[in-house]
Amino acid sequence: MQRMARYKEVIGQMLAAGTAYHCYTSIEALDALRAEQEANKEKPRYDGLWRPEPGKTLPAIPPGLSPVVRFRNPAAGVVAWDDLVKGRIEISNAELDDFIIARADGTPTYNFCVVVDDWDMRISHVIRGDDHVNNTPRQINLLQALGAPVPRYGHVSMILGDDGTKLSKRHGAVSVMQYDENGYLPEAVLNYLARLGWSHGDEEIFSLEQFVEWFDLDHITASAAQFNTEKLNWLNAHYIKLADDARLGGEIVRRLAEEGVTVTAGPDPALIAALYKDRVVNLNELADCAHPFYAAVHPSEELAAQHLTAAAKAALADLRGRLAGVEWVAAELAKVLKETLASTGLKMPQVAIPLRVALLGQPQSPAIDRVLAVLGRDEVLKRLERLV
RNA sequence: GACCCUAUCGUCUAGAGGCCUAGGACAAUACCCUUUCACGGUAUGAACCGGGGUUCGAAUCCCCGUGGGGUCGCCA
Repeated sequence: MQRMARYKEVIGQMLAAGTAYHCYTSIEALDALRAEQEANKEKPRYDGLWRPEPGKTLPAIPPGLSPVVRFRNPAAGVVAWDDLVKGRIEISNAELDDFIIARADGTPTYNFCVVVDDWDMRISHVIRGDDHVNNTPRQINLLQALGAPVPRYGHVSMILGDDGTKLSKRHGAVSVMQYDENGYLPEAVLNYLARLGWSHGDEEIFSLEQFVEWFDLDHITASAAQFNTEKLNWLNAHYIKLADDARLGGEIVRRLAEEGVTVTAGPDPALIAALYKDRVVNLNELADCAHPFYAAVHPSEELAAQHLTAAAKAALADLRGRLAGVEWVAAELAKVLKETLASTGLKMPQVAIPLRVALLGQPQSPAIDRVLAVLGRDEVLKRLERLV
């Protein structure tokens, strides 16, 4: 705490001015008091034993006990402010007790420090979470006792978890880094969070620049909002479609590396990004899609039994024969595929699906000619030979 | 328990007394597209928490109730 000297200075001034006083009630005595008040269903609060009043005789100072310093909160009246998001809020001083501004060891407490800091830094606007509204009247009273200007306050509501309950470590991300790990693009997270609890007419999708331009305190919702992963997913899918292939390729590399998969021997990751970007919801899914392009594929027994039938294998063998000399571009590969259909008398899905299983270990994929083009001649022939 | 905040489709929200037969988006459902699965397109269903006021007129203002959230530390 580099500002300790300043805090002590202010505390000294308040003691001298009579806006603060020493209190010798021990922690144990305070605990007992609280317990008693709770038992009586009263609001737990300091009883004002050491608060100086005109004509009041204070108890004898107990020996060997260091006092805390308490703020002498106004006894009557109300403290009110026009909250930038919630409107006028009034709280009766009778609800506020004399809170501690310096502990027995002399260190100042939070509510005191922030007030002195705000004052020294000439803070004009305090925008913070809802959970601070109850601190605001104390801080305003302190500021006024100090003769300091009172900033404008705006209290933004809390975000609830997907299930409507309070956000916790168990559900909902606590750290923004969690979103990266879960495959979310930063622009999607920003857009989603911006739109949660704030609006600009019917706009759903906007850039950082637009957000900066449009944002205002007037359109912040006063009530708590529930987090909705599905909508975040939708935005994420949207931004993935927009993202540059090379950037997405980089994400594939990074995420595959965490699984111990290297891409150096396989196709350019940007090509795979182009192939899959408009069908995935997050970057981890994208990496999963890319996986079979860089690692050996082993179709499950169930898939093999279902799709790699004798007829299918014959068709794949036919195709393999035609693949050897063809120009390796999607359009030409599609022609070759049609030749196989003609010669075997099968329909497209009857060949394409076994081909997907053989090549990627999955019965679904983007257009098969594009997959072939990206996978590459050598790898395609190698994988077909192993199975057929 | 006390005090404070809050309340429109399942969810995020538009709405600042008449423009509201309540708009948009996600999700849902149906159909279309399709070489599979997705993507995409089109369409449909879906809400003003309840009760009292105020007013010619209320989703919008006031009161009460109820629900939800927050705070009650020599924590921050």
